[in-house]
Amino acid sequence: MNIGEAAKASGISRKMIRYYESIGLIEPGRSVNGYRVYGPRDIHALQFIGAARRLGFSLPGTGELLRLWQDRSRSSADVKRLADGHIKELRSRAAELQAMMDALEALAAACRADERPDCPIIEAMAKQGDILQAR
Amino acid sequence: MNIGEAAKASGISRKMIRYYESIGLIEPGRSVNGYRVYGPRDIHALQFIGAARRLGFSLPGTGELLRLWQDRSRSSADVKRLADGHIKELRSRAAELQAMMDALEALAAACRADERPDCPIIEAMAKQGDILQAR
DNA sequence: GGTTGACCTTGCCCTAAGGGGAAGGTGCAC
DNA sequence: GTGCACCTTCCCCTTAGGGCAAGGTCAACC
Repeated sequence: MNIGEAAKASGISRKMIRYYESIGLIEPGRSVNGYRVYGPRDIHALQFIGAARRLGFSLPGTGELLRLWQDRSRSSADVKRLADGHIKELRSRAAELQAMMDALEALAAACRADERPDCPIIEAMAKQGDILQAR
Repeated sequence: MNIGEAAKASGISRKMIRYYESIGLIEPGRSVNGYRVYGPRDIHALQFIGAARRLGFSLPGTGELLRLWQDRSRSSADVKRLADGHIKELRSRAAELQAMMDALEALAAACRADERPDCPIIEAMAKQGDILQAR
């Protein structure tokens, strides 16, 4: 299987397949002409990487998961530690977004949205009031 | 006011102040020796930029807000349109995070987290089951 | 045998929002 | 006159990719 077929089979672009190789996530073989060659295990690994990425894991995190997946002597506790750390990270990012939304929605709700220039949104940003202050 | 003082006064790093200038957000004067010179209006603009960034606006979005802020003939409707668009964007990002968290938390909850290798988290990623499927 | 088209290779530049640091100029106090 | 703090521009690094260009390879068709 060449890289084009591997891309179709795994749903990962050729570019990213080469990139994942360059950072050490996968190690396809090479045929005599220099083309990369992918076997079923490589395709499965690429699909695994795709799943980890869709769950928001970073590439280093994905690499750790991949290593654990391929490690028959892994403990599920290690996997859960990784997952819990990532959940924590996701929660922190969600909280940040929520704080932004709360602030902005409050301001937007107070805006009359007419042809006049007066607007609490832009005034709050100019005045550096309460919620918008640097931490 | 030189860039160092402007950085302290605005809470924006020297590096970012120069960057904001390079993308056209601000336009400080220059003294005879070539040093950038910042007046109170520049400082205020930098603080405004900081507030917009803390609300999660992109730099292009921040630029539009800045332009509206400085435009006395703006309409609050324009400001609200910008804010509403950004709120929508934030909501979409939050929903993505939430989907990841829901999937991962369900898997993590089913993981025994002991010394054995069996783990629903890693198995789900390997099997490409339900939630983890490519869209 | 020659050509065409699809595939492959490496290498480079671009993205957003910065951080870090080098090399060299300037200003001021001692 | 020297040392230090500040300023200037320029370059490289980050994440997770996208895009393009020059050149090699392979199979089919004429």
